[in-house]
Amino acid sequence: MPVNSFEHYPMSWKPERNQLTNPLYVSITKLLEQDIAAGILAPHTKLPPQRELADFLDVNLSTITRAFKICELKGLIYATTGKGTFVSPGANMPNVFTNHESAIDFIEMGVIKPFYQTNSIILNTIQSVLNKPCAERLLEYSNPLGTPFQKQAAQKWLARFQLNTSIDNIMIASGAQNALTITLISLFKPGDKIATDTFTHPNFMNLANLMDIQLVSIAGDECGMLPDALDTICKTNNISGIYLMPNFSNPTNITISLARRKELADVITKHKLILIEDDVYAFLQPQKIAPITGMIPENSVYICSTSKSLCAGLRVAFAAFPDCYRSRIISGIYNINLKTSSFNAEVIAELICSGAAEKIVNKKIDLAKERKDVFLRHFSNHEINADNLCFFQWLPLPKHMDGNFFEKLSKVHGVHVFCSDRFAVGNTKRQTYARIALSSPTDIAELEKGLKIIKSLLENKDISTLKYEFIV
Amino acid sequence: MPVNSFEHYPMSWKPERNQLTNPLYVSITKLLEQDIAAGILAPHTKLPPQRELADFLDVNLSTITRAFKICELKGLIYATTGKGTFVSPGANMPNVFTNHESAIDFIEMGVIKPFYQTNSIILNTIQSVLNKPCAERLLEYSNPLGTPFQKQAAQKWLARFQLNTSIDNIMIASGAQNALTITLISLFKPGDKIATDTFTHPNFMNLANLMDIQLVSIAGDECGMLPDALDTICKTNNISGIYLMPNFSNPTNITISLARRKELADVITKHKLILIEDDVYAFLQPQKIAPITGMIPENSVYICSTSKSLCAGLRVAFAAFPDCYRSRIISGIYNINLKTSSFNAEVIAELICSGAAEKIVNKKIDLAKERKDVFLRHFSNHEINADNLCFFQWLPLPKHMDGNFFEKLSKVHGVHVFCSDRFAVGNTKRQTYARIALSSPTDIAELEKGLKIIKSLLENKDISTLKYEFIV
DNA sequence: AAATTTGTCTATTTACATTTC
DNA sequence: GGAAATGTAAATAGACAAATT
Repeated sequence: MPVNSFEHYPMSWKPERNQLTNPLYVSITKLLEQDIAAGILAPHTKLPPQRELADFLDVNLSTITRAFKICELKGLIYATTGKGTFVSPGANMPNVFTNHESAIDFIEMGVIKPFYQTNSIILNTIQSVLNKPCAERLLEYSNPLGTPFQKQAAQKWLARFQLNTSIDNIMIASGAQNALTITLISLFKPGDKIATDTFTHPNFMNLANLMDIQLVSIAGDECGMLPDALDTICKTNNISGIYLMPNFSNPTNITISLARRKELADVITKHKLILIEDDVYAFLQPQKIAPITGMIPENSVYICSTSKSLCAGLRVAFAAFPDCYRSRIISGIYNINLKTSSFNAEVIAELICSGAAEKIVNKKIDLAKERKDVFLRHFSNHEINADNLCFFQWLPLPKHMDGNFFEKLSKVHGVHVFCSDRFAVGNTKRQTYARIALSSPTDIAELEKGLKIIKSLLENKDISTLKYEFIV
Repeated sequence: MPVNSFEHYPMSWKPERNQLTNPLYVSITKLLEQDIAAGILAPHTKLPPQRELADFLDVNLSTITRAFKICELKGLIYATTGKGTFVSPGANMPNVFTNHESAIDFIEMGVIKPFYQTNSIILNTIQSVLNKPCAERLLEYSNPLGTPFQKQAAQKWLARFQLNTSIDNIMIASGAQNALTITLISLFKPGDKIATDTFTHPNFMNLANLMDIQLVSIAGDECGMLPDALDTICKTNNISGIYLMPNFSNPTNITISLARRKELADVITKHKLILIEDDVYAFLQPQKIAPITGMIPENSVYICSTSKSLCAGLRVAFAAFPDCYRSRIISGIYNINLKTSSFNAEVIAELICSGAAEKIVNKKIDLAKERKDVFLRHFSNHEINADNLCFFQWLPLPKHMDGNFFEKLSKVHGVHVFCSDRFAVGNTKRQTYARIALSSPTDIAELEKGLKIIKSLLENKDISTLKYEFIV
């Protein structure tokens, strides 16, 4: 029996004791999931301390711990010793691609489209692959890890980004998301913890949640993640890995400085973390800062998708891995994909070796430059580097504005954007942002129209006082 | 302290107490893994009872339970209440594709190659897709779940195998292995149990092991899995799913009879299992028995790869799923693949709609018939159905012959085959077999040569007395 | 058929580390 | 800077069920 009456304690979550069935921990997990899914428990809500809840429900402390842990691995809640347990932002947020609508009624600036103007070049390359004498052999099971020609092309492409590696340490995956899946499933196990930026790539977040891998948020500044913060967390938290996007990190648009990369590399080595370096936007980086993987190749998997740089539809990504992970990675590839289509890999390889790839990248850089200039015309007070060609921008929202609210408001006004809640790795409330995909509108006119709408919304002082009810 | 001295007990595994470090369960897990990997603990070895080991190591019973459970989920050991814990067969067996050698020194009858003679037809179809006005759009991110045309083609293809479903219930995956990954990751969680035949598809086994999903072996006869055996296990074992290959099951070559399918469907419904029906060889089945999914669509995912029937290299599989799993499956596709290449899906769709697919299938059926006849000439006492066009056969080995030994022996004599240990889901010792891939030799002459070698090995009475040492 | 062996599962105890005040 | 609050994690205890003898 509970020792005290809790009637006078304002507990944020009061599941009914009589709703519990055996096993208790499963029952508690389900009640919590339901109440979060139903929106009864809003994002950032602080749950009662485990001991208090245990006392209230008259169960053992570790029964609550167990139930909370399951929800935490699913990404529904996040907890810090000493602080408490909180409902994750974005826990209740539907996946965007899942309920995909065609962008007829609104301007797409949420999803990032990587410019499709260059796709006619790809068709020519497919034709030349088809004309190759070896074309028929590309349709077989052989060379599950890629042909020598394909791996050499991959090597050449990676070297372009200062990542030099042997062809025996390269995998060809069916896109970056697939490479991430292979990496996570091969090198990590459920319950493992991976450090990330406080705002990180939502696809990686969702994948980690799906695989019961816990993300731990590490503070950062304008040069990227803070090495000291990482070191501190690692000392106490049994972190197995770290996920970083070194160039134009999605969604914050931060490029990690060379000095910072070196410092982070030291901490990673010190704590024997596995680095997952996702460098999808390397091709947009004019300075070509060396990747972290180059400094610590033995601790790192470097993933370089060609979806943004060359062709989204062919689903080809390259990844470099060290000898020590080879057998596990190869086994992972085999178990998840069996293999990546040789035909698709050959087309990408041909693009790289024929020089068509350079043309595509240059064209995309020009398009990105043009759109950056348009953006700066409308948001002249927004500080961005002159050579920042990123496909998206990260706009701070007015204080106290709920990100989710702004997202819905924009949609009503005809622009699709993503708010920072979608990218937030469990952490207490802070400044909210919106990610604006400059590359996605079909043309400059549409881009300008979208930017004007966003600007007017941000400048309207009355907006932050509006309530959801008005627009939903 | 241990209560008794164990010096006189013959324990099969005696880890040294002083090698244990904290945490104990992790330490015990590692010792067990090492000793299995090193071959110190041979397949089928009975480990000491958990209580005995706990007493011996002076740790708590459930510390052993926890350590054993981790190894069991990895597929290293298997346990039955009342019986004991045993080392899995094939636990120490390297993945075949992983250490791939070119088949120069031997005849390939291990790996199943699905006839490449039809691939020139595919090249023509790729050409016609390339000439389509919509070709450029196939290189975009759009239609992550497939275009309407592709889904209609998939629907048509599935209908060919008597699986009728709405286009909203079809997914396009990057091959069967990828479809299985999506299904497992979306609908199951680590620790879940899935029922399988006693011998099952090794790719599925490996994937389940990788994902910490436990396979539970169910007895069967020549018509397939026994419904009563399934029912009994389900009553007590908290089974979440069942994996079946209804036609020409890999590796046993069993086709589940219609009557048996109905009975199994009843048990599946009764215990609310999720059926994963892998029908990759449906196209070889002349009788076209209705799939189980058709009887219980709400409980089932039906996977139909085109790798064996149409083209291995393009990596396209179709799968049908019910409404109740739609959101989870779509989210899984998005998290694992983002999408399957639209270009590849379009080629397969074009094959199906143009009628080229029928030509390919017919050609493959002719090739399979020819090889079956060759096989029957050499193994006339082996009973197979006249219309069994399966790409492989399942040969019983002489009593007491170690399958692993036979595999190595055959390799030395120039033929690559797979022994039943590779396919065995944890279970006590029994009759051993070899799987002989008839479709893989490059031509009939090579097939005959391979079959002759196998036959002579099986008829040599002295062989079973040989020891590993002679050939390794 | 009853007793024993053996694995399974969940709740409990205990020690500990960090954050907050 | 020390005490209290709070989450983490491993080892332990006990009830239970299947297989064996």
